[in-house]
Amino acid sequence: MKTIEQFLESKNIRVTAMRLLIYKFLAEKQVAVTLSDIENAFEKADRTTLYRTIKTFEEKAIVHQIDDGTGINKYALCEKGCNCEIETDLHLHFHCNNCNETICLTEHKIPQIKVPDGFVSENVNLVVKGICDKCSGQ
Amino acid sequence: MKTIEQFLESKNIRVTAMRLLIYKFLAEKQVAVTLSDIENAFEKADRTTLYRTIKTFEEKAIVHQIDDGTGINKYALCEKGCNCEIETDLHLHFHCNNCNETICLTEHKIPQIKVPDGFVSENVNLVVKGICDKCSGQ
DNA sequence: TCAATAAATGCACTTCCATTGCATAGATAT
DNA sequence: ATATCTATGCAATGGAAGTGCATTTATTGA
Repeated sequence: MKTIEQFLESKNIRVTAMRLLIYKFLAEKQVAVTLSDIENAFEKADRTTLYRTIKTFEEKAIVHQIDDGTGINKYALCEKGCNCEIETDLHLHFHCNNCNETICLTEHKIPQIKVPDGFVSENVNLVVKGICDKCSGQ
Repeated sequence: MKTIEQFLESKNIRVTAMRLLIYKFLAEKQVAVTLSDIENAFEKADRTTLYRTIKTFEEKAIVHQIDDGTGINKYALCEKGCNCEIETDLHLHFHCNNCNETICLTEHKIPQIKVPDGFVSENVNLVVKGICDKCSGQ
């Protein structure tokens, strides 16, 4: 069992207090978070630091960015089964129109999409919108 | 063969010079356009007018908004085979990473997506990214 | 036809999020 | 210990979406 420190180092990310905190915050969350979410969780820290930390995590492929159609970027840790460094990793995301939360459905792979002749598919973004399990049970 | 005027009236959209121009602009384009694209095409007109015209077209279901992951809303005329008033109309969009253009693949319907128990799917947004036919032929 | 009414347009402004430049603090290596 | 590189914080910018209000333009009805 790797420590977080070891994990970050293995990804060539320098370990700092801030980065550990942000990593733990993302790990606790079961949903994709916005930069503002992180900002609210760490009011002492500067927005820029949080922004750049996320970008670093993204570059090193331990976080992926999600565009769920709300117009605001969200981020989530890449879990096992999520290979974001591979461009063709294609799990889908679910956005709840009720609670506004977005979750990764890592185990749900996107089916093969056919495109017309001459078009080359490199990547697919698929967001399903509706009501999540928590909200539909209400 | 309906005139544009007749078409707009049939959709309960009042005909104005501006609206005709914007409609024609959209009709000429084979790709989804941003508000800025329209703005550049009609430098005399105010941004707000263009914005509200597009919103009107959207409400009346002759234009649909596309979120292609660039972070900028794009718009395209609803063609035959596009039934945007029906929430479950699910054609997909293709975004070219080279020329940055986004096109509707109206004839390509989105396959049925399975979501976990407890989740209710209301809508699906699917964007394929890659290289378009024009760019791949270069 | 003219007045009353409603809709469309234009201008100014606000808000929100993403992003960058630069100075400083902190860590690493020689 | 000092030079060097990275991370952090502050300030500012830019782009896009959206809103309030005044004015112009079109529509309706007397």
